[in-house]
Amino acid sequence: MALRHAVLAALLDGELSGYQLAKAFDLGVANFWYARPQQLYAELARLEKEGLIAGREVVQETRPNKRLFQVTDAGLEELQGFAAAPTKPSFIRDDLLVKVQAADHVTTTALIAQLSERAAFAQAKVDLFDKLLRTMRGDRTEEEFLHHGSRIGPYLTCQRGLAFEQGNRDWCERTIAALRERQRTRARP
Amino acid sequence: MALRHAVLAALLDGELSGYQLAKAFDLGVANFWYARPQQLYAELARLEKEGLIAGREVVQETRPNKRLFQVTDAGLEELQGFAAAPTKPSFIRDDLLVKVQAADHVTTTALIAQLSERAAFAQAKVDLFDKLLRTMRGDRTEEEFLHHGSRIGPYLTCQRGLAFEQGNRDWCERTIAALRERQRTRARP
DNA sequence: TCTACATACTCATGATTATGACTACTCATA
DNA sequence: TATGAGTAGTCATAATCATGAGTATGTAGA
Repeated sequence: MALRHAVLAALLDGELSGYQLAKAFDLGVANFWYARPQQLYAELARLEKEGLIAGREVVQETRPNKRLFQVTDAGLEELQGFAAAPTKPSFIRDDLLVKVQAADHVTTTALIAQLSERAAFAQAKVDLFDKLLRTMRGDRTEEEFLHHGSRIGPYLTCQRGLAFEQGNRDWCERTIAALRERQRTRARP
Repeated sequence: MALRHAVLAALLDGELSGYQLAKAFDLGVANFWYARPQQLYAELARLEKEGLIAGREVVQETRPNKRLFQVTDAGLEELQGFAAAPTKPSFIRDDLLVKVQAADHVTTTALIAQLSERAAFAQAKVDLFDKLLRTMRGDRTEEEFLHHGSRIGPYLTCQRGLAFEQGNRDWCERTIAALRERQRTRARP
């Protein structure tokens, strides 16, 4: 049950509606977790019933009303407990890696296409995260921000996301190069 | 349904028993996927029933008999189809990131302990992957191996695993430093 | 000799995630 | 004046993953 904690952590930055939260989690902009809108609405309902978050209705005229949620004291305690409990290790789980693992027994042309698609996707996220980091630290240097800024949590997780996507991009590119080279040299034996 | 393809991809390197496969997947040595033994036995049974793998009994004297599995032609076709189909993007999903996201609202001492545990774990995997890569390429250089070696799939995925764990380790260390620094300067205001 | 650990699995059940389909209103654009 | 896209959600169900417990044998170390 880590989604609930991811939601709590996301709400620490201020009140959000289910829809806003869903967008962040769905696009993966929330670079520390990923979830579908339906999961989030369900989780928000559960969290509210348990008193870990509190919602308030905001009436809107031009568009549907929405509910903004914020973390309660009980919610903070829950997060505290979660943070203190031992963390289980996380593993990669990626379809693309499975495909590359099988690269020697499978058509590589389609695989290369998918790798370059992934590389482009990763690059887009690199750009996004880079922008986000700059926005968060404003005109301060990174060191200054990390020492004196309030709310460095999102900054730190964003750094991990950045490095992860850089790693993705670089690996995709090097893998493409390796597969292409073999295609070339093995085309006419 | 990607576990089935991960199993097929793992069996490309040669016949394996459920137990051997389970060890690889459970320890996460299979750095392109992760699964528990029970999942694997269930998946192996399903794959065999569908004719994608074939098992043969090996009688042993000093220990329980085992069944070795290998991919059939139908299994290869299945893998081929999987590799050609579009890949959905993969996202990070890590409890530790959730905790760091909440770092500003939560006790950092326990968090730092977990970060250094994770850093050590990541370092151990870095060492392991490094060793695996050297074993795979033997006395050839990386370039030579990637050009002329048979079975480069496992090598490529292992490279991704290595970079991922290096990233983990580095991020953990820098995050620890940042949190420690704040603890120090904020201890006595 | 007792204990723990390694090999080699199976069964059952619960928790979590993923997916598709639906409602309802507004705004911009072709 | 359709058409599509954005806001703001809900419902139901299928697929997948995780967990605990249990079976049976052999080998090495305290």
